[in-house]
Amino acid sequence: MKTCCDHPPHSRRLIQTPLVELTDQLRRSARKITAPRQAILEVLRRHQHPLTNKEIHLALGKEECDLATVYRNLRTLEGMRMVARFDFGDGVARYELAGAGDEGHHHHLVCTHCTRVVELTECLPRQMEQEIAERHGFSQVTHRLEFFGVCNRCRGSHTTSLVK
Amino acid sequence: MKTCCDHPPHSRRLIQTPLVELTDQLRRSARKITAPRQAILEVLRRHQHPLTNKEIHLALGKEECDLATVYRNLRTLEGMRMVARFDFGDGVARYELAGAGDEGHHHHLVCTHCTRVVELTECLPRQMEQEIAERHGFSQVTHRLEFFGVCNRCRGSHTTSLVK
DNA sequence: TTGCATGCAAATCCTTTGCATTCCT
DNA sequence: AGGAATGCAAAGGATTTGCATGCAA
Repeated sequence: MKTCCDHPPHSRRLIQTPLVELTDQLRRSARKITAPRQAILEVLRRHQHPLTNKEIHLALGKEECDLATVYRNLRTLEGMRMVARFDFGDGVARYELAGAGDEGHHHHLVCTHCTRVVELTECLPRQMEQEIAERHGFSQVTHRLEFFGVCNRCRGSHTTSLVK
Repeated sequence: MKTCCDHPPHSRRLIQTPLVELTDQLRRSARKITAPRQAILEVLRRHQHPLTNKEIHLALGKEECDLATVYRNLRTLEGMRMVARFDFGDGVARYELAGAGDEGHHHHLVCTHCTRVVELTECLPRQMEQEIAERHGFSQVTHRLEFFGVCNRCRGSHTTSLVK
């Protein structure tokens, strides 16, 4: 996977939750507000795009903490629903700050050539998930949906870096 | 991930392509028809459910070949579009025999507790993908969509084995 | 003070690869 | 024969974990 180059303007509005609000969530969950945690949340706030653990670790700069700490914290934050994990099929987890409740729920359109990511506002028809859940007797049904294709800049290129 | 227990009846009709037809596809692609390949295709034909490399390897039984060979072949078959890869978010690739053309395209409903998998016939509204592609100037757009929930048998249990 | 978090290093797990050998075509 | 496929072992890369130490509450 290449390094992230330039990011396109987002199609969905940014949720620029203030850092204090984020740390408050930690406090309410009886989690300690440590330097690595604040730094990681800052990074996620700055780049509202799916980032890998390694990318987050790199972006920490002089606030650097151990990579294992990044992994541990993203797991924790995921458990708290403060971040959402995305899977682009290349075997690497990516995270984004999650909006409160369902508000943050969204999907992506990923260029399989340059890995450019577009955030989408579209989602499944509301009743589809519910119908599927009922028909098969499942509860607490959610879904993961991502789109893959070739962006206009990459049209003509023939190699693929994502989804090997 | 637990071992696969009992599988529910499929919601979509099985594509029981005869083995000869599958090996013919290999022949047409100038691929050699080896014992491991036939055995792997046989396994996939028998279990039309997403299987991991390891599960396939196990299911080979006395037709056993090296695990690396399983990996290599599934990659090859994926490239030929003879199998489809699915990703349930637990960091392990799963494969299924693919129907010809788009005919095999489908999604899953996965129980996050027991990993039971239901094959779905539902798919995205046809025009949604096209609209998204056009709006963002992407071509060759495809999607990955999977549903996750808790099946009726597992209601009441509170541990989760999938999507840690 | 007290246990949650962190750093560091080692361990796991999935997947890929190098190389000599085997075997389809 | 000749190149593709396989077996075996080792390497890679992502992620997790054990343990002693540090630090927020």
